[in-house]
Amino acid sequence: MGRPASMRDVASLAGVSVGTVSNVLNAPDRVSGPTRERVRAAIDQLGWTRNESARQLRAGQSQTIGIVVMDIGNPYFADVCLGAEDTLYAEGYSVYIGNSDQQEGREELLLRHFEQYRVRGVILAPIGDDECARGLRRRGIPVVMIDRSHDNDFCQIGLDDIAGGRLAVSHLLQLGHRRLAIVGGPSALAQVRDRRVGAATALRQAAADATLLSISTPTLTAAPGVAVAGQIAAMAPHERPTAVFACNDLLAIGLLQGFVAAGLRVPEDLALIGYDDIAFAAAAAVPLSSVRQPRREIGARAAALLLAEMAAAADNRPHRHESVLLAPELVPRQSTAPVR
Amino acid sequence: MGRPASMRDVASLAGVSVGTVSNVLNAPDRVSGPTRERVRAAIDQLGWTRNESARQLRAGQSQTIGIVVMDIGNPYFADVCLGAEDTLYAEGYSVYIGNSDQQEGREELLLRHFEQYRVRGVILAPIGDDECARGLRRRGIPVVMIDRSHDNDFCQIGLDDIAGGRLAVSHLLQLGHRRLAIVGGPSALAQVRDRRVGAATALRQAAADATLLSISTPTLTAAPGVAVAGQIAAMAPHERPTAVFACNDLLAIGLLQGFVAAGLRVPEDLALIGYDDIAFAAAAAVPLSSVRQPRREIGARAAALLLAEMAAAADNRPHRHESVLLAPELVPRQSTAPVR
DNA sequence: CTGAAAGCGCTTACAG
DNA sequence: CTGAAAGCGCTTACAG
Repeated sequence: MGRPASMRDVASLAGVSVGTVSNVLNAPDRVSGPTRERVRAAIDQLGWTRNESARQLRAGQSQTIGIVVMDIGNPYFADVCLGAEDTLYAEGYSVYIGNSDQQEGREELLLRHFEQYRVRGVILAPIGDDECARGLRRRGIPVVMIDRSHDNDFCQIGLDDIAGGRLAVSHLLQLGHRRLAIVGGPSALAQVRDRRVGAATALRQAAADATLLSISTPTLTAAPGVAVAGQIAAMAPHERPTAVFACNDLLAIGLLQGFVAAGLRVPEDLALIGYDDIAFAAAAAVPLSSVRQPRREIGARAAALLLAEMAAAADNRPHRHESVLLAPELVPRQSTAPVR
Repeated sequence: MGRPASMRDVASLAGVSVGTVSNVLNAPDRVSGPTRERVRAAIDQLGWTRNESARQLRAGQSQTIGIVVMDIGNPYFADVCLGAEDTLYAEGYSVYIGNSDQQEGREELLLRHFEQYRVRGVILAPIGDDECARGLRRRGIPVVMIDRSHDNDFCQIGLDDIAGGRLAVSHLLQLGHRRLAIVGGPSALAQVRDRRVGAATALRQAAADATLLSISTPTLTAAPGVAVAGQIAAMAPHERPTAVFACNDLLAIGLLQGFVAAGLRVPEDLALIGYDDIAFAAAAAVPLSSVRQPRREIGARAAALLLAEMAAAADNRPHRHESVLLAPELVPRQSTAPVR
């Protein structure tokens, strides 16, 4: 084992100087064919791998991007990372993914590490406040934010949740439903607020005769959905909504469970639509209609924004932060299928 | 912006030498109180962050571990990473996560990058063959494998799938079922083979009068489950199994969907148990019994194995590769609840 | 307790 | 086309 082979080892084995070895790697056409071959053979023989720390130190900058997400176990963020990686690899960057696991301390730690490694830029789906991110940028490292509603101090990318809410409710209205309900919370979440706004807008624009019952839940998870379903099932049939929009799929799945338990059929007695289009929506007991987020594209666009900001910084050009909102997409399935 | 502040900038601002600045960071008690304070103030004022490349280059080694998983979007691997990170952070290491996304080329690329950054060790949930991993180790970087069934050339950690299969089937037998079925595939997957072996063992040991119908599927996903459920539902009631063990939860969820569609009730007409205990198992239309893998612990143990191998290498002690098999755990829910 | 100096493994002008 | 030399930002003995 010992220490790994260095460029000097390669050079002396090939009988050339280290400068020539470096040229074989970085400017191969400055080196004659035979020399090149000898150097390559020496590299293979020693199993030499470039020391990226030394290269970076000398070159003054890295070819690395850091991504910090708040929950890598959420397929949403996993796909966002994949989309970003595709774009960044294609441009010759390495990508480091850090998982803050929804802990502010960890987000800070990761950002600090990234800075110590002199990453060229950072993509951040933040959990904490902006302070660390501002610090990074002040010290010359561009940061692009994901799902950070409204904040024109950073480039950012997210999904248009107002449009998404509108999409879901328009779908229900088009199917002929007039007594609707929207279920979701907490309203501290910008996503929830925006989806509600979109739902209300659709109602106002499309159907003066329709009503929208609003029910709040403490979290966007399955458990409160079950409880709310019980409440809805207990309503008198002629008052009960005929269609329910859940602010995310987990909640919708809880509702589905609750309706089945209460003896209500979906979609015969009640139509149900969720949000996110998680993989499980299609595999639910009744395949769930949903609103899809273009997750990989979010990652790809985040990468593009970062690349643009990095390029501007490199050329010392001024840069204007940009906010991109992507359009959601309706995915109708059996849970809102027209009956008969 | 410009280039980031260097230690020399700090030193001249504080009126000391760079060596003293370094000592403030690495051996603070060799520096007098007032000097220490002056240096710290200068660091804060300049917003200086250590250049990790330079530190590594000089120190000769990094404090970094690389993890490569085959699918970071799978909550299983996300949790494994979290478990490993907890252990590694506690020991003062930074952790880089790479996602090979089930592409061999990407696995290779990530491993190469990690080597260039001179990580101290690697944890790998492999998709491809061993070759890259062997290369890394040959060049002095220890590698621990995850879920790599049987291969004593590496330290490795996984779950005892034979015990898991036994656990699932014993549970069904204890509930009084005598006509069982096991559904899963492809048998190229070691996990599937082992779970089948465990199931057969449980049957042989516990119940001479029980039968086990074996049905193979092309993948461990929901779609083939739906189809198999149709086949099972089509059997004559006195021949049909009364309990089904699906080799993973996605498959079980497909089966559940298929049974409901065919008019069979779970657990009244058929008991059903899956494997993995994904978050969704608890939220399925009928909450699904399953076999739980201690995912975070798998990560933590992988980290521990790696730390041990690294320590041995550092002290030039010999090292024996170790294979750890963790015990799975039964999670009974409604889908196998006794009826009346 | 503090400073001056060597050197980690590379890249990059600059000579020849 | 090739080599000798400087230097990136640190750490680490070694003097004083």
